[in-house]
Amino acid sequence: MSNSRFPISLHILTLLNEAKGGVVPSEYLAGSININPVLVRKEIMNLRKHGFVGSKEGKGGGSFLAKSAADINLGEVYKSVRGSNVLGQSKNEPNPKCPIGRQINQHLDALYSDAENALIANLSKQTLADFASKFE
Amino acid sequence: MSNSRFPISLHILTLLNEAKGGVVPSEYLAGSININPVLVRKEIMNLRKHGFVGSKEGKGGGSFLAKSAADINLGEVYKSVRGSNVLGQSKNEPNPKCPIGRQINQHLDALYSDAENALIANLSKQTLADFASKFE
DNA sequence: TATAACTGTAACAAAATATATTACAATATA
DNA sequence: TATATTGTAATATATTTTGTTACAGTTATA
Repeated sequence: MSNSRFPISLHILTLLNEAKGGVVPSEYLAGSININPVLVRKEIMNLRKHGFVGSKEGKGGGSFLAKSAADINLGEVYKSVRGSNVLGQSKNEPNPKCPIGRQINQHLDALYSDAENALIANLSKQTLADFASKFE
Repeated sequence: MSNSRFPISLHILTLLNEAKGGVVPSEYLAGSININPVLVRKEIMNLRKHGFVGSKEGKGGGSFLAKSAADINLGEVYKSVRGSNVLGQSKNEPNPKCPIGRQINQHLDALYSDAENALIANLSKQTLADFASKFE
């Protein structure tokens, strides 16, 4: 996964939650996160695809939370942005002539998915509302 | 963290375990993993620093497991190679003038360390001996 | 209906990171 | 002494991430 998609998405969601359903332009979001607005819009596309946010084109447009913050759990957000596994890719090709190399990727994959499930379970204990409530 | 340090380290440890205390040169390890021997040696330096392996210079040299496979748990291995957090860095600088931006990194850090602990706890349920026993 | 403020999206550029390569001194073995 | 190996630095290459520019399409509103 791109190394900062999760924090960016969570930052966006927190800002949208703060806006209480109001429509927020990507320029503003980008200003708070301090990244390029195009990246924000790309991230929003993904959040929209997963039903977390909606957006409105044209003047006065922007994006907004599409469901209640209490109904968005952080595990789901994580899953929506996760590309590869947390522990590293298995895309390298170990030597098939080596008895260990030949089998390791399958064992690594099993290990990864189990560990990642534990991570997701932990994140899922918290909703966006919980997270946002920590801000003063 | 470099995206593949964990799988590389685990691959090395598995091979050394297979060698049953014998000394294995980095060239051989690199051949099984299918990466450059210099990378293997760097990874071994780290494993050695953490007491998992030992190495021997000179002709007939190489590396070997420094403790019993049953005494190496995968959570420790993960911790030894982990650079940044699993969920992404907090190294970007959100806008300090934004009330959300100003506080988000501290909340993200708390979230990360909690989630990462869950991941480590999961990995720690398994030792190198357990992992290696899955190979036929 | 013209203008302005947006999104959506592509194409490209730049920066950062990861990986590979080369080289060689130091060390140990036979 | 010749050989195999580690340790390590320096550098190159590849890959990934992030940023930038550009612009067509959409909507609000003066």
